Amino acid sequence: MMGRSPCCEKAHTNKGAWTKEEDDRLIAHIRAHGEGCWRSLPKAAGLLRCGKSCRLRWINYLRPDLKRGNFTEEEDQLIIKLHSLLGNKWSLIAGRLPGRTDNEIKNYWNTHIRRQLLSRGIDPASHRPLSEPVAADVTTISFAAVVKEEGMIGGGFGFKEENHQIKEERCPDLNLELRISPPYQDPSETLKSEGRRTTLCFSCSLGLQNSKNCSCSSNSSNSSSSSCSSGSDFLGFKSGVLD
DNA sequence: AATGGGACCAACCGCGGTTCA
DNA sequence: GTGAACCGCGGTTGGTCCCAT
Repeated sequence: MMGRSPCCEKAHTNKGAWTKEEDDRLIAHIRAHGEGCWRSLPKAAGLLRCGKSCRLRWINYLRPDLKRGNFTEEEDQLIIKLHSLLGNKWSLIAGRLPGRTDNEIKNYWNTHIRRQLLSRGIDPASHRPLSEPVAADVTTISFAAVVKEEGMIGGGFGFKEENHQIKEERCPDLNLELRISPPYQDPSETLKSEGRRTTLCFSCSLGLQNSKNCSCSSNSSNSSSSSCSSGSDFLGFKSGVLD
């Protein structure tokens, strides 16, 4: 037989708010059998829900490691910082905030932070002052196409290169000025090994090592591995520089 | 007390990438 | 190799609560 069996019988599934009994059943089942296999879970747990709905309920609401309650000031700042780097990549942002879900952060962003930034005169999409005129010499560079191919950083993420001009901080209390650059490398180290220069391709400098757009691999295997491994730490996702 | 509007948030929808038969 | 289903994600919706009038 080709393919798989259907996900669930949509005609016999509940929708809408979860009841206490459904929650209890789901919790009990996952405690006994663990997460995963969402497709077969509803039937096994005696729930008239589709697996997708069960997964969502567990991840966003029932998981025991969830941190409930208000966001702290530190969390606020971290979300703003991560959003300025990642755009609407809520799952990636949630990955840096233990106990918070992507859905929770997304809702919090849309209801609180967005308004907060707007009230401060900051565009929540670009993280730049709303009053800032678009300079004639500004070159807008969009990574949407490249990044979409990688399935990592999607629409809404881009930056403006302003011909290397350094702008004055307009919101000294909130440093949102962002710069993307390859990780620092000691020039002496860089020029070592047969005098070869180690440079990162565009993909690796974005932290997208091993991507099909990676041109490092066209270099020697040594330089490829070294440059890409340093590239993987870009944005501090391994080093924890954002912490 | 009634009601209208805004805020909040849980849940749904649809899509793209991945996995499996 | 192919197509169907799974999985996870971001965007959106709709119900509920709260507050001002």
